[in-house]
Amino acid sequence: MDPRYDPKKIEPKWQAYWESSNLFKVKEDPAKEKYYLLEMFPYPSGNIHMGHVRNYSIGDVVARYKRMRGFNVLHPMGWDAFGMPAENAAIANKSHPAEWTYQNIDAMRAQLKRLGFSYDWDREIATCKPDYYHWEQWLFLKMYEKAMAYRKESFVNWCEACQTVLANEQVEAGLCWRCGQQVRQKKLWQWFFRITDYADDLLMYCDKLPGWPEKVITMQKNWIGKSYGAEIRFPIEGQDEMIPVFTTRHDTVFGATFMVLAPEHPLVMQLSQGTPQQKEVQAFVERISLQDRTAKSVEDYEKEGVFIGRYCINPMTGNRIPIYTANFALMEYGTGAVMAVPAHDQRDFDFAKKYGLDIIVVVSSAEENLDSNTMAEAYIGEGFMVNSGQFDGLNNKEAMEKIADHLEKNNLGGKTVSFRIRDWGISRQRYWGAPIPVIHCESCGVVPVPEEDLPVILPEEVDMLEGGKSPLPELDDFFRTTCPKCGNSDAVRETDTMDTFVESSWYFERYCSPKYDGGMFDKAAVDYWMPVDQYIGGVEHAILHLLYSRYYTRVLKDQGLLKFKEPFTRLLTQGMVCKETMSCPDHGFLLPDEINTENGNRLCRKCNKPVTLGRVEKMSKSKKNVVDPNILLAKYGADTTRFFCLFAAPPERDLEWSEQGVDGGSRFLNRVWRLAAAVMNTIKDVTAFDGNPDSLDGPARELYKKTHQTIKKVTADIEERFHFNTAISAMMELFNTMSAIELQRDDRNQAAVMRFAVETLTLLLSPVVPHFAEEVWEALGNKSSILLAAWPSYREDALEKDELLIVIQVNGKLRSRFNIEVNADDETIKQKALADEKIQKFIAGKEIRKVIVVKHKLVNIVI
RNA sequence: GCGAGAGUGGCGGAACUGGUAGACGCACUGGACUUAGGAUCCAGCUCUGGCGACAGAGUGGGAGUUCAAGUCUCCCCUCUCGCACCA
Repeated sequence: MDPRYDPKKIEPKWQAYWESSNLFKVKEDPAKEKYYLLEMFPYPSGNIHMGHVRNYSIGDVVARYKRMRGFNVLHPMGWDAFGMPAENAAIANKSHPAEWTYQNIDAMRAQLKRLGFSYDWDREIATCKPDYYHWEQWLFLKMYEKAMAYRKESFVNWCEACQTVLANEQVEAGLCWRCGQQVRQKKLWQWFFRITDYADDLLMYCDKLPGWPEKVITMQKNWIGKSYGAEIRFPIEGQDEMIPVFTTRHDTVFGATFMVLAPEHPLVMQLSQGTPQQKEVQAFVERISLQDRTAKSVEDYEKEGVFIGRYCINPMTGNRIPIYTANFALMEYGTGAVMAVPAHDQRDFDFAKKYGLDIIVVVSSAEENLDSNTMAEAYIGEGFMVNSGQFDGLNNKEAMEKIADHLEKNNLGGKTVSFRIRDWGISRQRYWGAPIPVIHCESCGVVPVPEEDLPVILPEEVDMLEGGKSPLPELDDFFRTTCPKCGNSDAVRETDTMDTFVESSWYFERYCSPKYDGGMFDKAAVDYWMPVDQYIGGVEHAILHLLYSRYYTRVLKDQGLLKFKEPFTRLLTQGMVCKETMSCPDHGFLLPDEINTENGNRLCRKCNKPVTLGRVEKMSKSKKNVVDPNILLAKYGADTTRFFCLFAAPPERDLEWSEQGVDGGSRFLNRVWRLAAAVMNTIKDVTAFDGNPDSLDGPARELYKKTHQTIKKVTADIEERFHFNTAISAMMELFNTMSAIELQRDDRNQAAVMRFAVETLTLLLSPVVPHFAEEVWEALGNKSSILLAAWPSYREDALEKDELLIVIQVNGKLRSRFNIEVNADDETIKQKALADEKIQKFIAGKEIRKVIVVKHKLVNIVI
């Protein structure tokens, strides 16, 4: 064994071996228990970043560990290859998105291989290939048949810079999530998936996902946003029409003194027509449509509205109440109309005060006397009913039930539920995506592409247009076609492409049979592998990707293709990789090599001004606090890089990057290596000790027990909670015990125990630092890969301690401690504690009121 | 505002169902080996007082339950994340 640890030499060696030996290739094997471990596949942006390294290092440990535990482990990797950045890059470099994408895939695949991850590369997929999206288009047709996919004209978030529609989820604080430009509203014909059909089911199953983090479940529940309330219909004065509203406070309906419609509500223009208010309303609606909806915080977003010139009737009181349109009413929620009860809703209260509208108290508080003239804010608490006709005096909770009944009986409305979630808009006015397989015909309308004509291939011979506008409508070969129904040659193809979240909603099923050409996937393979046992990825996908995948899985199940509803049994959301930022007052954020260090002071290389150390934040290019994995790989190698990612923090928590921490990891591996090299000659031809510890004594006995204790600890840390940081700590402790032993050449037991310890430590380390472990394993004389070795098991009889350490407290304070043999009884321990010299000092002359003995742990003397 | 989570040495982080607070690592300090060391090895390392044995304080702050609280209960403060006019 080489006395020096040289990752540059051993890492390529084992990577080549793994590749040629096909050890990571798996197939369905009913005799073995399967384990499907999946990490979120990356977007091929050009380079692997530290977030990927962390994500995939965590996954690789689990995959390798489960493999050693005898599972048939599916551990695939692929590329989420459609999407806008490819187009933007192609426009910038005057190339093609496909070219850019495939180059990036090649580069990133090489990086992943360089990190030594145990993927079955035969299953690699790229979602931009026709053999992948072919089946997505096929499912689209099935969804269209069932009206699960449909088209409607709707307001969409439009990003002028990207020339595309964004899903609500892709708008962050009013800005485009990709480019940061302001988003505005535009009306377009769009394709949608009817996810709202499954809103209840998706919500209900949130409570049937015990392997998911509570946080993600909560976020999904909030996103679905089910609320219980009532619909109430308000007749419009002088017309037959009614305005339905959704409310969760139908107990307050008697206090509804005005009506508010969303500015986009069709009745706004319709009703104001011909009234003196018409012009003002029109101007208001136009102004609001340009207003940036979400950029500002709620507090400084002023509530404003206008009277639309018409009234409706409060169905309970018969009162005539004015109809307003206001910027705080949302067309997308409920019915787009709100019954305003200023006495019991803060928003309505503010609005009423501003426009001088009536305030009527209908729920009276038990504690304070509410007066509509003097109240300073809305009363939203519980109470008893007043000013509410036959419901007066009732508790408002009861009134809620009774009023709902009343509404139902009189055909004025009734109980209902409302969801926040809206249908999934999948249309993108972009080129680099999977074409939506329909044709528009003058006479037949929307005609689905016949199944046998699939896939509708995205033409790759195109010139990208400046600004990101899709070239598809200008591409006659693609665009112009004949109608499959009537043969009309004036038909045109749909040029919208699908949201890339559609591709990522089923890629995990495709991995089960990635080359299958008879459908989306081979049913037998999916039945064997799915669902995913453990999914690992970033929290940023807590809602969108995960919710869409859950939905899509339900669609596939209803299509008869799957037997289950939930694709991911367990989910781990790993924390972000963070690092402190550094900046110069003149030159902004700085990279480490833009800084000079002079006797401890950091100075900007450009202007020599002192550098400010900023807070620890998520690594990002714009803040220049990134670490390039390639540099780490070159300097330390893959094993050290992986090691640090796992050791620095538990996976669910943010990881703070520390160059010194990486050094520490590297040092530890070097120490283990040197120890192994130093003892190798002595232990090489020895058989590892594996008997009862009673035949051992001294340091050998201690080491033997420590080794078994470590196996137990490491196994539990990985198995139960993926806490690799504490698992590694335990391995370090074992190492410290090992290195404290001075090996005697002639002590055969000692050599056998050392052999056992070295073997065990190597096995325990192998999922974390696989190249390192393979090399040591080979040096130990093993002929086959450590991948084929079994995970070590511990013996109960080797876990027991030889002596117990008993601590003595006086009044709960630690005062002394002593060792005693394991089978000492409580009374003996108690007597020994009382007799303790130090304890005597504390208890002398005092009355002992109580002595508590905690078995094998402590004695507390109460005086 | 609502919801979730977290506050432990100089730092990252340990501590099972209440039972030795600070495992393990980093940084730092001293020493050894050395032409040299940013390599390696040994020792120390929560704070305060003391040469010392030792004593006192200590897990964001304040109360409480208990023989015993980082851990349980209540109140408060701070931070992070998510949602944010959802009727």
